[in-house]
Amino acid sequence: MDSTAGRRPTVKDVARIAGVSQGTVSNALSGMRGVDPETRQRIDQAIATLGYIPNLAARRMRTGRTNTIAVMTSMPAAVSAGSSRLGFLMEIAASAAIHALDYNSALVLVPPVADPAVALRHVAMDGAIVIEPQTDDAFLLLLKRRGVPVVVIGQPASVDLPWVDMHYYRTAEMLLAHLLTQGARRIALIVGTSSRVSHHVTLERYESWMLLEGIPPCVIYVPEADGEDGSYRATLDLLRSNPDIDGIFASIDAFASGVMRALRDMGRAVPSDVRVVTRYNGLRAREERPALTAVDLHLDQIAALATRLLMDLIAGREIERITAGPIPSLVVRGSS
Amino acid sequence: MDSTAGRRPTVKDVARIAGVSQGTVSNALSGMRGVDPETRQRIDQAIATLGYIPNLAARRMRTGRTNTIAVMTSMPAAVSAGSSRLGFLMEIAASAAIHALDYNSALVLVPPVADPAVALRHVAMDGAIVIEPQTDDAFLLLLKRRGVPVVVIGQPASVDLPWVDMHYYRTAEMLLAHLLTQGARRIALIVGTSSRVSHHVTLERYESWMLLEGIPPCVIYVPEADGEDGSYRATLDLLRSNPDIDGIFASIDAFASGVMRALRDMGRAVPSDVRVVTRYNGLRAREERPALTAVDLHLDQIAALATRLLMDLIAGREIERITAGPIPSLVVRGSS
DNA sequence: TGCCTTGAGTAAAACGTTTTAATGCGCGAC
DNA sequence: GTCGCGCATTAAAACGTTTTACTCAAGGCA
Repeated sequence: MDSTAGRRPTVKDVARIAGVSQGTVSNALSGMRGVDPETRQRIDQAIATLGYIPNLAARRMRTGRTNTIAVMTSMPAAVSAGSSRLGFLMEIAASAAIHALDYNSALVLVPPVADPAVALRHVAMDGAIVIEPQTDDAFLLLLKRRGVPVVVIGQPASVDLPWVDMHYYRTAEMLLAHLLTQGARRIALIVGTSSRVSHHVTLERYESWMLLEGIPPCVIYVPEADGEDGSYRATLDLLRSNPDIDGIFASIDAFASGVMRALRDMGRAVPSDVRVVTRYNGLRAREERPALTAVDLHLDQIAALATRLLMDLIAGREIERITAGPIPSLVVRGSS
Repeated sequence: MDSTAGRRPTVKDVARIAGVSQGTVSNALSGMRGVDPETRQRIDQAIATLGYIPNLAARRMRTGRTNTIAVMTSMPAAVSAGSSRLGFLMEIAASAAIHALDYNSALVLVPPVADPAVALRHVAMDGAIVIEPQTDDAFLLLLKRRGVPVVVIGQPASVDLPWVDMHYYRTAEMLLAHLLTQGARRIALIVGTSSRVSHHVTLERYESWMLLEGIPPCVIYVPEADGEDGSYRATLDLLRSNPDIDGIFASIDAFASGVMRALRDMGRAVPSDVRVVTRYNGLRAREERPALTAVDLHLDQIAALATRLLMDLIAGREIERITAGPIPSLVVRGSS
């Protein structure tokens, strides 16, 4: 009668077969302490014959480490998931998952849902990457309460956390410069209502530049949660009240989709009547006809950077509070 | 002197403050057994004052449940991740992550890397969704060894596992019918070399139909790992040896990108000289110029279905071995 | 009244690992 | 010869939950 019948083999079984103690097996497994080569071989042998697989839950409970990081954003699904549910979040997640492997970690994908507490209830993690948090971001508050190390992609508004700079200012500048170069004179900015640094910086750069150019600024605020439709309606209103608009800067790609639809419905040609640019070079920017001029933020590199920083933070190494991400590059397309 | 100083509060602390035993706190938390309303309130009170957060690792160790599912595919990154790293895998992952929440579960994203054993080393899961496995799929073998419940998206080749039917046959039929309707007569099929049911079925339908139409079949095999470049070279060869080709069915979107590049380089116009279609309606299909006719596989619905099935399986409920996914729909674009 | 059931509660065991403190042993230095 | 040291090893503790087996009191029923 095999005493391991039915059960999955444990360290205890391995120890018994190899004729050593549990502790020695553990040492052989982790390599933390010296084990005699001959002993180690016996242990490896036992592991192979038993088909032993470590119980990760027990290991995690004992060590307190989960070898897991999480990626999340409080951007509402209407804009962060968007058409085909792909976008910003997923692009970063894909890259982070690959790079997390280099640090023996798995990545859990926290979907953008209404209640962050629900989303995090069953997520155990050593650290988290939070994308473009808003002021008093629910995810950041929860993570802080739990004491989870965090690296932010984009600039956090209120809290003091390490972050990867996505060059909001420069991005806005590139897009505005491009619109002006292409001949746009009456440029409108469509921006989300939530309090995010990306919005503030974009808005600030827009307003200061318009002032400089002597162009009356025209800013439209749309709640992120209203997504494409909200932007559609706002653009219709905009064009009725300001028919001379000849350039539109949509700060979120879902908004850009609404803008394009509104322009089509109003019979405005793009780019001849109105030039349109947006920030995130995602599915929507590419699929739109004409395709949208946008900015390649190099999210894969940003995610790789954020992952590395987070791992350093978790390991207790000192990291800079601000890390510059790759310089974004303009992708000029038919819409401008 | 507070005895909870430094430590994070545990069930023991909560029990002490509330004046009950650990077991009662656990019962109140899980709702598994009756707890007097008045007692429950005292416990809730204690939890609030202490800021108690359950230790998930301990819970998992005790219950054996991780409240986590994983999504993975053995498709090489060259084709599964593709341009911008988005695509098939991520589209399914995004949807599965959201639906997993309905079952109090988190989703871990297992990236497509060379060594599946490495990718899974630190992943604890109650079940897994495996996308389009190949014959003797490394992920499936590992999962089987671990005894992890699995639901397959697409048809598994060798093993007997529950799966969600993506209608390979019908998909191939739709694309072929479309090419023929559009006037293509010499149709070539570009397919991966790995042994996957999707390839076999597509190939089978292609050959039988070509036989029926009296068209000599022309199949090109490209290793998935060679991705777009491999397809590019294969297409150049194809067009040199078979200059009368007027239709190309690329079974993988990365291959379609290579096809389009080759056609451009050879000076063939799309769609007038050659019509091109592909299967997965991802970023590549949409970004290509002209955009590619493709098939909307409704991956979000498929992922939702697979998630539900997996949860049923984990819960020990009986599930069908085969579940029909949504019927794919043709998305006609400029390339045909 | 006596017996059985039910419901709330408790003390202790159990989950499988890593870590700690202790042990024994061989070996070089004194 | 003995002391001290380093090294491999061990037995037992510890991690924080859930579950088990048990107690006790209250209440229904014959």
